Amino acid sequence: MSELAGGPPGPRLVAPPLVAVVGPTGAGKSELGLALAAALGGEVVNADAMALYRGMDIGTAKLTVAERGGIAHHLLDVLDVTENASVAAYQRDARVVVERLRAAGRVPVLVGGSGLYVHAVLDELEFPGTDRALRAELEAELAAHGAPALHARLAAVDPVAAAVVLSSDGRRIVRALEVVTLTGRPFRARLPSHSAPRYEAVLLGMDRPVEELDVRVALRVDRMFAAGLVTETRTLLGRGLREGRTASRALGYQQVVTQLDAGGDFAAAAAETVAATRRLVRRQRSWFRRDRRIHWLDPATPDLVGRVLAVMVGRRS
RNA sequence: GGCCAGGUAGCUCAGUCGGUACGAGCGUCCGCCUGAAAAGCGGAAGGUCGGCGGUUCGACCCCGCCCCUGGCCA
Repeated sequence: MSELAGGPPGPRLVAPPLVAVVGPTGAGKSELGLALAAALGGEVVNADAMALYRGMDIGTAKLTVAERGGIAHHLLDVLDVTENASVAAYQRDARVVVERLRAAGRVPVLVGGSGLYVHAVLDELEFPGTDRALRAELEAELAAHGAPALHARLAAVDPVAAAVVLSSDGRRIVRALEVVTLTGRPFRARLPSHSAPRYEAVLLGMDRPVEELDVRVALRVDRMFAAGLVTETRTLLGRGLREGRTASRALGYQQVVTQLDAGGDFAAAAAETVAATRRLVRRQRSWFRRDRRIHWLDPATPDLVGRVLAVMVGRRS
């Protein structure tokens, strides 16, 4: 990595202010992120919603401390299973970490598959506040009268948002009403474009043909169960996994809990985890697909890290 | 070998007193996505209704034969 020193002759590597490694589950993000952090003198910042949880190790395929090879990882294990994750909270925390790293001259390497989380760090997204009581009220109303009824209310107070949010999407309607009532201003129902990254970040996408991803997912889930996912889930149940609105949805854990209640058919739990993960992979791919800033890479490329560094050189800030 | 049930979308199954398949869920593909995002929501593409023959103006639905699947009896 002599280029890192910035020697005069030859292409000069200007380390970008931030690197993000994104893509679907099982494509190989963690490995690339680790290698890049090592090569650039950086540290990894997690951008995966479920990896935020303490104790969710096997099911989230978290790198073990040993596997991290001395590279610092941030925003892993910061939530109890009973706490709810939220983009807004994640954004605050992640920005703090990113700023701190940059101030210390280290390159933050954001690694994760939660598209909205990545977006929230990289771009100018602002999340208006929330209110527990109001939220509960709206949710009760949603349950009682259905999404279309709430949508009609939204149409009255915020026609623009109502035109964008489908009348069947209860979740978004509730949030829109919450924002309007709380702020008195319209709800931004449209995500801002990906055109102006806040940090001039370099976005790298790891992807493979879906058939290949499907095979990897199946293998990975098998390994998770073999590695003790059921035991891990039991431990988390002891810590209140059921009460966690977000954590209880984590793939693998969710299916194990269901089977623990239904009679313990863990082969079925595994099969369902595979199916759910495949769905996730497809959603993740379609989410990242439209971000034109992403440099897509084939994980099978020989000397992947070298190629990536070349991309950065070519970038020439 | 006999009897019974069944063979309709990739899968599991609805459905038609004979008149263009009303299909559904899941899957697949595509899209949306601002405090649950490993969440939530939407759209589209898929079927010569097991095969052959017959009855009929017309059959996926009736008749015959055949093939296949499951169960029961020998």
